[in-house]
Amino acid sequence: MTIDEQIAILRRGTTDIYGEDDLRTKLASGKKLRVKLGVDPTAAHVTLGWGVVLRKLRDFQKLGHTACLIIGDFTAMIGDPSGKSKTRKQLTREEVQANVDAVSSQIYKILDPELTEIYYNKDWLGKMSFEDVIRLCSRYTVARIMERDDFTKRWEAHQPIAMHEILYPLCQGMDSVELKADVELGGNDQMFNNLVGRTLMEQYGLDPQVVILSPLLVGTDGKEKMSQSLGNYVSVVDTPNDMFGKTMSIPDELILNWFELCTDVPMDEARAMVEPGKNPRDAKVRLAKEIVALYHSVEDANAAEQFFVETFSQKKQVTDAPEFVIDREAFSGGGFGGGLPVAYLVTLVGGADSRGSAKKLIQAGAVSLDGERVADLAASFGAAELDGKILRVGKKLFVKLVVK
RNA sequence: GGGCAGUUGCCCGAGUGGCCAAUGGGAACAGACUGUAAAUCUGUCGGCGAGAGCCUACGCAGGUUCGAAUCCUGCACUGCCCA
Repeated sequence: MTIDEQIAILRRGTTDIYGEDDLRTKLASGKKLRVKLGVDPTAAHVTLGWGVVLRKLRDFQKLGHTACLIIGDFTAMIGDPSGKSKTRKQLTREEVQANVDAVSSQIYKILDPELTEIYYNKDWLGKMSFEDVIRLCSRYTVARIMERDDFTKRWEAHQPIAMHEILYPLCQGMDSVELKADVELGGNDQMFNNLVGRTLMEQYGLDPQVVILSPLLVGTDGKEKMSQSLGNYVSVVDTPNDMFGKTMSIPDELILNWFELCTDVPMDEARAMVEPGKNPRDAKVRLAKEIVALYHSVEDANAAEQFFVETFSQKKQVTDAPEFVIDREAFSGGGFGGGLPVAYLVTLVGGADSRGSAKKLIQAGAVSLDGERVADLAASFGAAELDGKILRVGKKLFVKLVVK
């Protein structure tokens, strides 16, 4: 494969490459490159948004290079100030570990384990002495740190900026120095952090890393960057039906962008699907199938499509759903007098956080049992009335009740 | 170290002794319409309770009062100005 062809692959779904000439040289050298991606274990799911850079990393692996994944267990305790107008809360060691555990298996849905090395940046950052830190700080100036847009804005808005936040980019830069990274990947919001790495590497007499940035994937709400805290995400471990449904709910304007960032469908083909006159829904169906196929299988994708069409387009009664087991004893105990009130049922299956909010859903007509809307707040059901029935809450949540 | 200003529900932001679970906007959730798109319309939007109602809330801790988000005292945090 020629260098140009390789570059073309690596270019898809990126906004900027800093040091493209260096990249050519590195690729031409035939050396196995060390490609760094730093991740903050601040969440428990790998989302499609995160998948964008992971897939880029995978592209490098396909070309024979090594993925160096840095789990920011140290930096997570600081909290990346990127794109934040507020100081982030600092995670405890336990929270970080729980997230790392959850996320590590999901990563290999995308990456090739054989070509992946995992590092924890506490291994080196955690060992630095205060003197080391001071020395590190002396290599960068306040003015350069303050060039950063997030900080400038906060400064001008008289918002607090804590000292430790200023150190964040330096920490990430040290990761690059430590790893001797050839390339660092990141989302667009990581531009500043990653470029600091470039500068710092030069200061330490290393070949500066090439920085490749990807656009941030917009979430299912069509507004904000996909993130778990905003709830506008698709997780790579979502069920096929959820994954399909969530993808179908994105605004039309996002379709092409999602094709580019989340699938391998050639862009010419994708563009043809959204030409004027074509129904954007069809493009979206294809998109949803591609995504499900990527993280589950082609069969799952077809099944999800079928489920979707029958349930939402043809509004057929759902006959199968994940089972939810209710203990028979729940009917005798708990003081419900043999029947379970609807509101209780809704909270039980996770349709609402509290019985109060469950009641609101019931009043709004969002709850149904085997297709029959349950609007009576006082309604309650015995075991026989529930066993084998499909409980639906809102558009998305279906559960098959099983009494045991 | 000194002076000034501020801290209200997911966010912004009203409220300056009772009519305040707290106006308004945004977000969010649900319903109708649709292509689980957009736009639009409607409802909900602290917790518990079938309901009457009860409980917890306006930075934190005390106090005044029949009664406080609103007044007083102390503390914490943030910003601005001065040193």
